[in-house]
Amino acid sequence: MSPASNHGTAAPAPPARGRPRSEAAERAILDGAMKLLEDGVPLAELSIERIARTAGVGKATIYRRWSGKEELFVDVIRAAEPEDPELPGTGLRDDLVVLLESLRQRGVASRSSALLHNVHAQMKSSPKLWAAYQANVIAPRRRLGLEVLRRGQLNGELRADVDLELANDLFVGPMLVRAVMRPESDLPEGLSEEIVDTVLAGLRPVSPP
Amino acid sequence: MSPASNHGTAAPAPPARGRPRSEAAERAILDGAMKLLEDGVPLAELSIERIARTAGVGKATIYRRWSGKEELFVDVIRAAEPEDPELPGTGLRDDLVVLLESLRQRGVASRSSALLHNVHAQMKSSPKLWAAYQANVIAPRRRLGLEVLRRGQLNGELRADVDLELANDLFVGPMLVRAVMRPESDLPEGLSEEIVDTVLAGLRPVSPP
Amino acid sequence: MSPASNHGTAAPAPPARGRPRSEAAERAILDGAMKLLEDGVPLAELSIERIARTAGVGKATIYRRWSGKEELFVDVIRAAEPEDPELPGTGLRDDLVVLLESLRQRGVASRSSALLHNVHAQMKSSPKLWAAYQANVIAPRRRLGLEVLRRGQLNGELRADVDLELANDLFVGPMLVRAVMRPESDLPEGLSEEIVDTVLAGLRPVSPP
Amino acid sequence: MSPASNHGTAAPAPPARGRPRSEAAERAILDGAMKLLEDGVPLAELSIERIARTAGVGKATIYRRWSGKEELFVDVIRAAEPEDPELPGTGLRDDLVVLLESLRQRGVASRSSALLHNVHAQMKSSPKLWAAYQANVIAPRRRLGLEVLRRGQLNGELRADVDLELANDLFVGPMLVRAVMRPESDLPEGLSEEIVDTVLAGLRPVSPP
DNA sequence: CCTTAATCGAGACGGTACGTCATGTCTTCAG
DNA sequence: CTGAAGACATGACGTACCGTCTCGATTAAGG
Repeated sequence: MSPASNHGTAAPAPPARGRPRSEAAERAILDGAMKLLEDGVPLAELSIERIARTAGVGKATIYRRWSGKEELFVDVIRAAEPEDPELPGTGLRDDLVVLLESLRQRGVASRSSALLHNVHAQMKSSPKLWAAYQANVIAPRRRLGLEVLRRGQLNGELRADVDLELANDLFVGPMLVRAVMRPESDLPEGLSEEIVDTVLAGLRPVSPP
Repeated sequence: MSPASNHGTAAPAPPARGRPRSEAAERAILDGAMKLLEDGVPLAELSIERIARTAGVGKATIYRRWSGKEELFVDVIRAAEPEDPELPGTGLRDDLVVLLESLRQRGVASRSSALLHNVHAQMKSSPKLWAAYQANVIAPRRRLGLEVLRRGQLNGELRADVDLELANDLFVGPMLVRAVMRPESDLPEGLSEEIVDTVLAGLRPVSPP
Repeated sequence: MSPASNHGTAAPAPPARGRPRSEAAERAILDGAMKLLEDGVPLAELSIERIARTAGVGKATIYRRWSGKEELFVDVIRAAEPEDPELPGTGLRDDLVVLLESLRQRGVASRSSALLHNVHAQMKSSPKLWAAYQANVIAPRRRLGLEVLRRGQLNGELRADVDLELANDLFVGPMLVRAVMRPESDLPEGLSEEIVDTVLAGLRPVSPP
Repeated sequence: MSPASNHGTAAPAPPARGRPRSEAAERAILDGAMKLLEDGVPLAELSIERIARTAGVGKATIYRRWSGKEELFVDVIRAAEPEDPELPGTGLRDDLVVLLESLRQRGVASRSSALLHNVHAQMKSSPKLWAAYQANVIAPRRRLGLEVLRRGQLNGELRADVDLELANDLFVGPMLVRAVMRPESDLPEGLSEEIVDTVLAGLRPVSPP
């Protein structure tokens, strides 16, 4: 993230001289950007100039907080992201289902919410924006998944010889492909359970003839 | 498609007066755009102006053929797609490995990888582009995969109770997720075999008899 | 003058490719700037942005011709400057009177014309603008004066031992001081003749007692 | 003068509560502005922001004392003016030479020269500034010159039929033109004498008897 | 001694203009 | 009629100042 922004990093708070930054302005900026996206403005047309006008704010007030369009969008996205799911902890299968269900919900939401729709659409056009999204949103979820799998392996609920990174992709990949890369596919209820159970069981027939 | 472009539509060839359009210019434009993408230029910075400069061509020469960045991009994709892989037909596992290996190769090659990334990037914001990619690239591969799985199910190499669409995502998803959504992950040799074998076998520990 | 501008310099005319610059746009810019000055807008508030709006022209169209505010103003000023006076050539005194009369007229005009008033006012705030004005307006007049004095010296109408540069300042200085540096002083008809005759005759009493 | 400033107006001193204004800050501001002018910064680039930075002072501290750049500048001028020259009183020629020498010195000194230039620059656009300079600097010198000339006329050192105002301009004009309007010209030693002697003697050739 | 109040440096605030760049359209000359 | 070249109006970019404001910290004089 840019040095102009300390959103998310717990800075040790320097002596704080001069007039403090207005929280109202900050909210106005994020809300304004959000509103424009919800009104269907494509991300490509979301200029800093326009956000400033909408928020009733000077451009410098934006640049003081974010070093560019991309850095701002990271925070807009973060504000729109759902919380990390809470794991039940009642076993590998249950935890995996909850994780995948969270992904599925986001996929469902991004079809109804113009905001998520728009944001996810253009995100990969910018390496910087994509990298920030990776670090701030994707990576934590990924760590959560790996942690669940590690516990499952220790408990004997998962084969000991399998690579955890690969295993994570095996569960998450099918859902992401449907949710993010194939927007025309539906995401029916029960899909999470189906994926988890099928991957755990494997696709080979049970009784070899 | 725009009326300015007759790529793909078999126009009945109007009388054709005056100087004919230069095929050299057309190739220069497509190659120039491709080169920029390969060089890592983010799609957002790929201006018509820049493509024209790179190709040594007037801007009007581009607008005469395509009505905008999107339409041009559809043709760039068409020109850069690799052939469908040939299946060995020696069994479910081998066919799946060949299919995934084809995906992996594409992710490894910088040319296809850049395309893949950028197509995914623009996908949702450009229905036209997405539809073209869908029809020309995704759909044939998908049909191929489903066909392989259907044969495997008939042969008893695949569980009979599994949904083929789901099964396809189970194999393809992990590879695509690595190739497209996590570009920092490597795609080592042997990954295709590993995915296929693990998905077929499942992740549950072998029950100790 | 800026390389972006060839106003006044007789360029050898390169092959001239691409669309030629619009004379209409050029006139609109100069007229727009002139109009704003005449309407009493101070030079300091005469932004390029505002001129472009007034002239109905893009900013780039201005920057294509002039490299900045100052270069543009040089041409605006030139357009408002009176022509070089025509010398009668009937003798030193007559020529000098005509030269000074031209200065006087300009001084009178700059009190009635808001344009000249404004332009001359702020000109010296900018070294570049002032230098350009020196080179394009002042210097030619100065050369004219020196030429007149040189001829007078050859004809025996002027003392042979006097430095021509100094002599020029002796005639021009008093008028410029009144016209430009002391705006509250009046510039009555007959002043030119009075200055020329007095400087020629000297201030010492005729018959020393 | 602005109500924000009480420089020069003998205010009846209100009860004066709170922290008194810092004289150190005031000096720092005036010195900073002076320093920037001496360093050749064009008046147009002399922003309040920059003066505050140079002086190590908050912007508000400046605006508390002066209502704008103009008002500040009036005080800068007052602080930088040299003393009136002392006249020898040994005759018209000597007094005139001393007066002109004082002007020449001012043009040579970078400090006064920078001021002179910039005052002239802003003169017409700022009636307030001009009036202040007029009253504080020009008028006394002018009165001095006229007084010298009046005495010379009474003594018979100057033609009786010449207008004193005109005579004053005849001596002062050439020097001011060189110092203010043609800064590239040098002001060599001996120039004052040369001007005085030449104007007194006139430029007409001595009539060959 | 302890308020009270105006000052200080610092810097954020909503604005306006800067000079550059890309947009898609147009207008020229050359083939 | 097409080629390239490039001018056109438009509008966003990120920076610099504008003049105002709001902070915590000084610095007197008056209670």
